[in-house]
Amino acid sequence: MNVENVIKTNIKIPLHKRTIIHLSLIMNKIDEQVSTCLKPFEISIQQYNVLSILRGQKGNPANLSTINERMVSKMSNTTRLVDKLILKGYVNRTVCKQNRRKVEIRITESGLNILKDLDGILFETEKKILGNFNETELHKLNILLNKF
Amino acid sequence: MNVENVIKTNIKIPLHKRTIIHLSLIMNKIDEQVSTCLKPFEISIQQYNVLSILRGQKGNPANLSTINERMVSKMSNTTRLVDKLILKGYVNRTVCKQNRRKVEIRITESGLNILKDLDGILFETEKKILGNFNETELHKLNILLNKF
DNA sequence: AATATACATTTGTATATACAAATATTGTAT
DNA sequence: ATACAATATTTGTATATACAAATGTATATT
Repeated sequence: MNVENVIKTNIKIPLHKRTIIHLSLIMNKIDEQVSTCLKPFEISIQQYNVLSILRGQKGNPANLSTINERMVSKMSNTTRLVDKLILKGYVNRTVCKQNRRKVEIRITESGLNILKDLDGILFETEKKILGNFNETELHKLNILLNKF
Repeated sequence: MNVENVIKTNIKIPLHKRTIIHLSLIMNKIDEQVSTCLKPFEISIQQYNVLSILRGQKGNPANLSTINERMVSKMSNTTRLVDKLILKGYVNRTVCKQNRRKVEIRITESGLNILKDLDGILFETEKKILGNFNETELHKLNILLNKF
């Protein structure tokens, strides 16, 4: 992908700015590909992220603040995100008995099932997104990204 | 930045998925920093992008579809984005005489002025965002990013 | 010229997100 | 025990975005 071609400019962009635009373009492309593969399941990237976090709890419930702090994109309305997952039957929510301010959110069987379906599809999508990278290049990229 | 620490997991993430999460976390961080520095000017990243595109026209007007195809994040409502810039007096819009379906959008003096103010501030922000990279690393990063 | 098709933009509407204020519960200090 | 602050979540509201349908204009076909 060539930055100048994508945004159709022949102006010379300074390297710092160019790098940031580059990252932005790549991220848009990635988001689009991931969304497209989630679309048939009528689930958003954020919802998928919440389900994954809950699966990672291995049976233990998570409360809202825990989910929020583990999310890749922290969004200021995890309540409503969870609402939607409840409507779909993928999670359930109960008040925490030890501390009634808190809430306990668990993934359901149905939630685990859809995640299982998504695992393979997302694996393929991720592989495709990074299709031009070999193992060494991926490692190099990750090392560079650590510098941020 | 360490992916596992940020999303607070001790589960081993496959390299492909990890790279994508990594990029996502970095992009969120960048967006936040850029938004913060634009905030005092009450201008969004997208609005800044449109103004930059118009400045790049060097006096020539741009129509909506041109702006849309040059935007870093193509969003499906450039009309309303331009509406907001008109309200702020940074651009103006006239009907194209040669083809009355089209619209001619130009940046105003006031728009050029705010861009001038933003140039320096954004330059510094971009420098800060990439503060841990030297020239060589930046080039390496850009070459790797080209692979997407 | 009348009709259909393509094009450029706008508008309507549903959903998503950001941010602040409100609510409910718990912990702490007096 | 009462009052006050801290915590966790929910709700309200404004703005942003995505997507489809509508509008107005130009071009092509018959």
